[in-house]
Amino acid sequence: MAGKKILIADDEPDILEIISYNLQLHGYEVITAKDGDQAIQKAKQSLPDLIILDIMMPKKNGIEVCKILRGQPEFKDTIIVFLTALNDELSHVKGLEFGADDFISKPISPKVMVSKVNSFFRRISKPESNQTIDLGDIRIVPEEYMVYFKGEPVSLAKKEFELLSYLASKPGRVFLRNEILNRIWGSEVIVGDRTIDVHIRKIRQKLGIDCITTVKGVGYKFEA
Amino acid sequence: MAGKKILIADDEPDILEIISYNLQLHGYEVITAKDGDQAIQKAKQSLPDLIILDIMMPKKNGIEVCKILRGQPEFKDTIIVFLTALNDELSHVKGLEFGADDFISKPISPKVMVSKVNSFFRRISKPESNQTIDLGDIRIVPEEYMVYFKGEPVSLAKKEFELLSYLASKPGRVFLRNEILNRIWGSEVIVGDRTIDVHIRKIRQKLGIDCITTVKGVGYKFEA
DNA sequence: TAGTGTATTAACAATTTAGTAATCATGAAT
DNA sequence: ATTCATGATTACTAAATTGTTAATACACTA
Repeated sequence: MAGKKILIADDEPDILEIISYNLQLHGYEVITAKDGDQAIQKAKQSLPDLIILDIMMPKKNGIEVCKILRGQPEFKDTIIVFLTALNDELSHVKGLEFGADDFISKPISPKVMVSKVNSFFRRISKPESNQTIDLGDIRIVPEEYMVYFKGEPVSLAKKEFELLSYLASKPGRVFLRNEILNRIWGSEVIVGDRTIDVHIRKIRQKLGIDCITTVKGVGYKFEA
Repeated sequence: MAGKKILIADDEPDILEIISYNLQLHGYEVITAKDGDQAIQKAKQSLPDLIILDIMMPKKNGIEVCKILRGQPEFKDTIIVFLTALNDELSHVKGLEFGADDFISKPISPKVMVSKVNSFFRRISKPESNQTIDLGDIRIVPEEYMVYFKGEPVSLAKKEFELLSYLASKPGRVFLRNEILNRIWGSEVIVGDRTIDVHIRKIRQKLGIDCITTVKGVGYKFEA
C-alpha cells in the first residue's frame, strides 16, 4: 500500500490529526483540508488516490465537493468516500447520486478507519492484462510473471517484465519513449532518459536474442 | 452467481427493500424477514446459501438467531454474516463466538453490499479446497489438514496450511500479496506487511524444500 | 572527417523489497 | 497455573531491483 495518497477533508482539526497520524503510520501519504474549497484545491494539486470527505464542512460541503470533482476527468477513477453521521440516510442517497463510492460512519476508531482504507485499495488492486502472448519462440505468461524462450523459462524482474509485455502487446508497433514512461512508470514518476535503455538492455541480455528493435530518435518496438 | 438464495433479516423495511432490490438486480434470489423468529422460520423453509442478519431485531436478535441456526446440521455450511453498527466491537466478538462468518457495517451502500455478497460467494464457490492436491513429491490432503513430502507427513499450522493450499491450487501462477491477504486473512483484517513472509518462511522451513518462489515486487508462486 | 545527437554499455549507488530471528499476545491443552 | 503452539509484530539484515552516471559507440550530416 505504500505511497498511496489520501486526501482527507474535515473541519475538526482533532479528527483530522488523529486520522492522518494513523494513516501515516501505515505508510500512506496524507494530505488534509479543513474546508470544501481547500479540499478541491488540494485535490487538484496532489491528485490523491483516495478522497475522504466530511459531509458537513464550511465553504462547500462534501457532496458539493464530490460533485465538482467527479465532473473532472482526472478524478474519474479516484475513490471518493464520505464521512457521515451514523444514520444520515439522506446524505447516503445524495452521495451515491453524485458519485461517492462508499461511506464511513462517524464516530470512527482509527483502527477501523485504517482497515477500511486498506480494503478500499485492495478492492481496486487489479491484476492487469492477463492474456498470454505467444509469438513464435517467445511466450509471455502474465499469470506466472514468466517468459519462455523456445520453451526455456526466463525470469525477468518486475519492471523488465512489464516493459516487455507492453512492447509485445503490439508487435511491430513503435512505442515512443514517452508512452513507455507513462505506462510503465506512471505520469507522476520522473525517471531519467537512460533508464529505459538500461531496462531494454537487461531484457535483451536475459533473452539472449534481440527481439526489441531500436528506432532512433523515436522509441522501441518488439519484433518476432 | 445466479440462483443463489439469500435471506436477509432486518427490522427496517426501507433497508430491507433497497438491499433486496439491488441484490435481485444482480441475479440473486432474495427472501426477507423482519424479525428474529421470522428469520429462523424462513431460513428453515428455504435453506438459503447466505444469511444476512441485523444484530438488533425484535423477537430474537441476530446473535440468538445465529446461535440457533448454527446448532442445526442443515445450516452448518451456510454463510452467516451480521449487520452491525460500525463500532460495535462487542457484537463482533460475540458474533464470532457463535459462528458468524463475517460482518457488514451499517450504514452500507447498495453498491458495496452487492460487491460484498459477490465476494462471499466467490470465497466459497471453490470447494476445490477439499480436493487432494498431488504434485510430484508433495501431497496436500485438506481432509486431514496434512501435507506429505515424499510420503513423510509434515504438520503445518492452520494458516500455513491454508496458505500452501492456496498457492498450490494453481502451481506456477503468481499470487499477488493482496490476493493472498484477501483470501487467507479476509478483506477486513489488518495484518502487517511481513506477516505473509513469516508464514512462507515457516512453510519452506517445515517442508525442507523450496517449492515456493518469490517474485519480487509481485507475490509468491508454488512450483513443483 | 569532424561534429552532433542519440543509443549502448558497464559500473555503481540508491532504493525497495524480502528474509530472519527474537518477541509478544492469545488461547488451548496439560 | 503452567506450558505450548499459533500467529502477528518488530527491528534488523540481506539481497535484488531499479535508477544514475559516465564513458564509449554508432549513425548521420555538414
